[in-house]
Amino acid sequence: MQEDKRHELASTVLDNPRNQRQEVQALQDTIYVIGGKWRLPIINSICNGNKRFREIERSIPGITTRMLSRELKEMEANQLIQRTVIPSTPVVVEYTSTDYCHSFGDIILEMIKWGKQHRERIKH
Amino acid sequence: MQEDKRHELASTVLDNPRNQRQEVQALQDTIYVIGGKWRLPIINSICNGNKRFREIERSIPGITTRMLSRELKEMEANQLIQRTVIPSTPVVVEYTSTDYCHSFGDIILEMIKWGKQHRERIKH
DNA sequence: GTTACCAGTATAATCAAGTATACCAACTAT
DNA sequence: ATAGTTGGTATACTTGATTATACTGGTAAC
Repeated sequence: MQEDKRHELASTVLDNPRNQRQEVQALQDTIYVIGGKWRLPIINSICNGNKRFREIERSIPGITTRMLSRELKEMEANQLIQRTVIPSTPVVVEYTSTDYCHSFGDIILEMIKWGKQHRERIKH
Repeated sequence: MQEDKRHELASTVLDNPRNQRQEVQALQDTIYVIGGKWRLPIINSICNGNKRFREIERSIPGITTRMLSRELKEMEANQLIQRTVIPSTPVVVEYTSTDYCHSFGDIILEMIKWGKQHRERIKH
C-alpha cells in the first residue's frame, strides 16, 4: 500500500512526460476564464463581425439583455473586447474583439466541431 | 415584426457563408454537455489513466467526493465512462473511458494549450 | 487496537448564475 | 402621434451548482 503510493508518485511526477499536474491546472484555469453559458458565444459573435448590442443579442439564442450587458462589461474590464462610442446622431456603440480575444479561436472552433458531430450522432 | 423576422432569417441563412446560426447552436450544445467545473477535468484524468475513485479525486485539485461521485454517476449514465467492479478482496472499482469520451480530446488539448499560454502571459 | 485507506452517501448550507419583467431616454420611421 | 429601435439599467426572484462537514462499512497495515 505504502509501496503503491511511492510508485504512483514517481510515475506521476517523474515518469509521466505530459506532467499531469500542470495540465489539470491549465485546464482548470481555462475553464475558470471562459466559464458560464455566455462567454464563448459572445466572443464568437463579436469575432464573427457583430458589433452592435442588439445585433449581438439577436445572434445568441436565449441570452437576455441583462446577461449580455453584464458579460460585456466584465469582458471589457478583462480586455477581451473594446467598447467604442461613436458620437454621431444617434450615438452608436460598437463592440470589437481584441487580439487577446482571438486566442480563444481554436477552442471555439473545436467546440463548434464537436457540437456539429454531436448533432449528427444523435440525428441518426 | 413578421417582415423583420423573415429578413433576419434571409440574411443569416443566405448571405452568411459560415452559417452563424448553426455554429452558435453547435457551440451552445457543446457548452451544455461539458458544462460545469468538473466534467472536463474528470474526463482528462480518466483518459490519462487514472482508474480508481480516490486516484481520480487526488488528481483534481479542489474537487470534493460528493461532486466526483455525482459527476461519475451522470457520466456513466451518459456513456462517457464505464464503471467496473472487480470482485477481488477487497473489492476494487475501476473507471475507464469510452470512445465517446475520447471525442472531447481535441477540446481538452486546446484548453490545456490556452491555459499554459495564459500562465506564461501573466507571469511576465 | 488504533490508525488509515477505499468507495462512496447524507445532510445542510451557501452562493453565484441566470431568469423574468419592467422600465428609461434618446431617436426614427410612418 | 404612435409604434418601434437602440443601448442599456433596476428590481426581484429562482434554482442549480458547489461547498462543508460528517459519517459508514469493510479491509488492512503497524
